Amino acid sequence: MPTDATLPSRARASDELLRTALEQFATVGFVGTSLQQIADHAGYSKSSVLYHYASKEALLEAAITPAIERLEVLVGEFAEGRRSDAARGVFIGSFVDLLLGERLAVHLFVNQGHSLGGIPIVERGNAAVRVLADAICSGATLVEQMRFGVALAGATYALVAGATFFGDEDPVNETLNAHTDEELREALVDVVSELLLPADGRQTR
Amino acid sequence: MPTDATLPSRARASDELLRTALEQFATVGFVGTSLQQIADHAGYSKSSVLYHYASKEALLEAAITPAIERLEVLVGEFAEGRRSDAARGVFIGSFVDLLLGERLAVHLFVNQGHSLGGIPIVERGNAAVRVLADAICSGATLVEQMRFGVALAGATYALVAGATFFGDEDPVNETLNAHTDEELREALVDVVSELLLPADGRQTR
DNA sequence: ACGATAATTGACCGATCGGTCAGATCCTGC
DNA sequence: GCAGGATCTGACCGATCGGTCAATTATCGT
Repeated sequence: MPTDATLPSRARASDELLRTALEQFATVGFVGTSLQQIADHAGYSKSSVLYHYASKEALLEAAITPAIERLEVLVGEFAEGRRSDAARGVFIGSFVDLLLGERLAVHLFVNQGHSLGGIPIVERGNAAVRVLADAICSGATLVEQMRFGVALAGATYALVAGATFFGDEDPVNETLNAHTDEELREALVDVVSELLLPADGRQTR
Repeated sequence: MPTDATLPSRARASDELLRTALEQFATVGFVGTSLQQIADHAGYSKSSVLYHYASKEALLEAAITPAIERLEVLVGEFAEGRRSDAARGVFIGSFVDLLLGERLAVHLFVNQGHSLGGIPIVERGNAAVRVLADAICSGATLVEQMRFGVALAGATYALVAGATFFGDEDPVNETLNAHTDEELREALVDVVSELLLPADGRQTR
């Protein structure tokens, strides 16, 4: 076994492959990505990919597990903690952080999570979403549910779609990409809070 | 040629196939759906599918063209019309109507539009989205852009995800599916207007 | 009743899919 | 320098993909 952790800078093969795979999965889809494509983009052979990861599914699992686990703890905290305004505020911030920190994985999971049933890690993610939706919906009016759904789904998809429609050299998203993550985070938190927190002079429920 | 329009109730084969295809495309993805699956679900042979539609791509085109064209006229009106509050209100209503009226096609286009480059009708849809984004972004602050993005993407994905995560027999979405389209429309319009229209006492920009 | 056309189908094609396997090559501790 | 595991690769496999084609059956105007 190669002595890990000795050369922190040298890129490990399995990491390159994982990065490439996540990139491809997010852009052209899991079923739309072949092991050959991943291998080509990363500069290896298809056999090498299957040496580092037992299967295409294992590659997907490794790619999105960190993001799913972050989502799980976030949802767990929100579900058990009481729905005080302060707690909501903390949740919103953490949620946006998750979106920004795991963009590709979130993109992949959000857009394809439903069609990837049977894959354990995806099921875990879907279960977490259901728990979140349940916590939101219980004892809320339809408009309240919509407010939550639009806010969270909107924040999620606004980022995802931003990265989706406006490719690297697109002229439109110069404005969007010109902003740092900090600016994006602040704007997102602002808008979501606007919907979900009892803003000055307006009742949230 | 069979005398069309004579028997308005009798389901035509090509229509059944189109319905089945759209359903499959939306649930398991375009690349994830095989012609064989479509044929099986519709009760025909793969050859019959290719008799009615020249190719898998032609099937996709026929499935989402109506929705894309509705989007195009909607975006066109919004882009040229001035951004008065009344015009915004009309746009929001029409937008939500489009979402509700073309759920499956919207689902398909939203979730897979980016990975289906090269297909003309999809490109047209993407172009329309870009025009809309451009109209929204021009001369707006980051927070304003976010408000628009979150509102439209949120409304879109809240519906799509609702249909996505909460399958037919899911216990969670009983609350959601228990509502009629009219109720859903009203709630959606309310929430989106809340974000995009200068509500009483709050300035939109 | 009959010919024409629409509709449907199974057999078949080349390409590509995910995955297996037996070597080649590299690296490292001794 | 050499043994042995880690790494990498090409050849190959069965399955399935989208699509073609010739042949069969259903439908209908006359």
